[in-house]
Amino acid sequence: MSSSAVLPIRRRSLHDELVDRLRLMIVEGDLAPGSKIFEKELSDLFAVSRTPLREALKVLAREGLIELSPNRGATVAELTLADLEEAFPVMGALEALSGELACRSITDREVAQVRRYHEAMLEAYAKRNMPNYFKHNQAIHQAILEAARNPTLEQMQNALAGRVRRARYMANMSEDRWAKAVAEHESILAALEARNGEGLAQILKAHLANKLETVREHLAALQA
Amino acid sequence: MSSSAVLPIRRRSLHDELVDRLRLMIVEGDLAPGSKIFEKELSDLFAVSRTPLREALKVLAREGLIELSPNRGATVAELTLADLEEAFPVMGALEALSGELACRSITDREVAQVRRYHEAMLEAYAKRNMPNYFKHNQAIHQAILEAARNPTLEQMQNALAGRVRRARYMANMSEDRWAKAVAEHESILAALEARNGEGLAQILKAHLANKLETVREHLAALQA
DNA sequence: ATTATTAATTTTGCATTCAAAATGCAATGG
DNA sequence: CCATTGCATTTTGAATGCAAAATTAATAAT
Repeated sequence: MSSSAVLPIRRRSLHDELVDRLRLMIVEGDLAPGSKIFEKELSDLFAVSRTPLREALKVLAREGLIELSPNRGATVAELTLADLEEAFPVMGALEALSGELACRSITDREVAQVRRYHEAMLEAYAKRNMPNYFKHNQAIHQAILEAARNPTLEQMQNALAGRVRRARYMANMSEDRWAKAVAEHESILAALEARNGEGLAQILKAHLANKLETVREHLAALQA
Repeated sequence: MSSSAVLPIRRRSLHDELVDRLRLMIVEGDLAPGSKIFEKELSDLFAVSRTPLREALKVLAREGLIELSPNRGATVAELTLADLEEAFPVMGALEALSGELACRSITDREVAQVRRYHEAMLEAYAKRNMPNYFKHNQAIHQAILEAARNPTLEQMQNALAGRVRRARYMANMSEDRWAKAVAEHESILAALEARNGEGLAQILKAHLANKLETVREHLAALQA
């Protein structure tokens, strides 16, 4: 008997599965901001009834990814600059806290893993491979979050992550913003390796503020 | 025509109403931690069908107030010390941010209102009137939160507030903890009136950390 | 032609129903 | 007597059904 065969069978309710799938569709732009969601359309698409779909919509509404208005249904939330100006500072505060907590409890092994993500990210940067860059970037932030050993914090940050991540699909980084972000990541790694919680918190907060600036610049460029 | 008469008619879905009512029941301890929730029992109690009730349960599960396990139903989340040790730092980070942001945009009129809440709170303290003390205390924190002008932050903080508030119903303050909390509130008001964002953030973060200490002390006393 | 009004259709909100899974209990065997 | 198995009951998960509200289309009036 192989050991993996005795792992508990993972069973998910339809509603849970739908929450994840719909979130992905929204974050990746498959469901356009502002577009109306017809329950029947989606329940047909996923081949489920409206009941679990509606349960999922309630949850996504609380996450701010969709908006519900009584008797009039759901629309995919718009992602205005104003929304991002709200979300980024909150994300900054949460990331700062996870950095601070992570420095207290992260293991050497975990730090080493972060370093590997970091180097993979640098490689992607050298090749200007944006998707891979984002992938490793996200792995770093996720690793720090997990090292904070605070599931509540994790949950809150993940709830916001959707909104923040959507911005990536609307805003490309300029060359020098990108360079700056990479430089910031050098300090992030340094602070983490030095277990400098206060410092890491500060850097992460600033990092998020700069991300917001990137989005602002991009949107301004679109206007012009 | 009174101005309040023209306010938009608040139409709420059953599910929304249920979320609020159930949250209140949980926060105030009407639904005991760890107790199983039978859908039929509750839907009968509120005289609604299971459908909107189930929608509400999904939402409350995301807020961490109840736990769902597939095919096995919902239980009211336990409120262990470990849970509070997670929640309080997160709340601290969010409160710190709201303090920081509030100092940027709060009006003189709003500060004056906070001062009135503060004085009402002092009066309740003088009379050792705990319920009134909490009421005004909460009004202060809510006012600061609103002054931050960040609905996203408000939403996040309110999602956590349930968990934190539940602690109040399990932990009474010792006389000197109470005195200390009041003293901290003096600095909160001072920092707010001086529009010292950095300072207010720091005080609020410490304030939440001390609240956690109060809970710890209380639980330790119960053990002994 | 454009707006107002009314009827038809669609869509939502909720209740009901049905199947699948879990729980409790009695019977059986060790 | 206790543990295990099989069965009845309860409870959950999801589909279906139905009424109310909203939207769209069609008609009438200015």
